[in-house]
Amino acid sequence: MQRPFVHPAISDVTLEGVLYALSDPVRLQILRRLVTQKCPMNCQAAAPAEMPKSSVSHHFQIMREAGLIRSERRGVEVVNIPRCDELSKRFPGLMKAVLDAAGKQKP
Amino acid sequence: MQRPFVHPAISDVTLEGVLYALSDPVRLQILRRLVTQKCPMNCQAAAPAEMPKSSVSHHFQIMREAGLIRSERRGVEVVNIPRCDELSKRFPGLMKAVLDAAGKQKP
DNA sequence: TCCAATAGTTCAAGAGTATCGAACTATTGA
DNA sequence: TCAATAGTTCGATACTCTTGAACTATTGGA
Repeated sequence: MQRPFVHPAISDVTLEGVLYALSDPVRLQILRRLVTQKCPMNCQAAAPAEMPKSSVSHHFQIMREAGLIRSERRGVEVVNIPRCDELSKRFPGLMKAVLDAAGKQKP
Repeated sequence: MQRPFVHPAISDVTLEGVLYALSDPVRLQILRRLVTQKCPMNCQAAAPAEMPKSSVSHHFQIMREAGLIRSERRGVEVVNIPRCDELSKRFPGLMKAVLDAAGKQKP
């Protein structure tokens, strides 16, 4: 068995951690894909096509630890679900403002 | 004469840059102080008391280059003004959400 | 059942960035 | 003119990011 994923409780999620995780263009793009696609996506599908697997894995780890997403193993792949609902309760308006701004910058 | 400060046009300010600048606890705290104190503050006054001058200078440079603040020399000191109004037009709701969240985390 | 393919993780090295003491610059006031 | 003040710049150390290579876990097919 592989090491299970660690997800922080929403009460342990910090604003700084969330902002840091969102401050990378790749991670912001990944989150936007996860949010717009309603079905859960695996890591590869959500990441830029040409990016090395080790880099993709690293970015998902940061997003998980920041509390942005929840990851679950489904057979051979890992599916990822954004935690926007929880985050919206903890930091009202934040995710909407960031996603709107990202959408305006790169529609 | 010292090298003049460089401030990006608001249209050149990027979401990623803003989020990165805000993702450091020290810079977030500095911004909160600048926003809550209505009179412009110098760098030292806005930064944590025990922080080395070189670190303070570095953090202010990042905030300036990200477009978070505007700095002006006033005699021997530098006063700093947040660019919240401009930022609110460029990224609606973002600064309010971040400042509200920061205020809730550390009142 | 065994094996190859698939999806991610972990490790390690080089590149890039942060921190902070020390030296420096610019302005003010005595 | 000189000392004090407010920041900046430089350089060394420490930390973090990126990525190729090796590894693990699961699945589907021979």
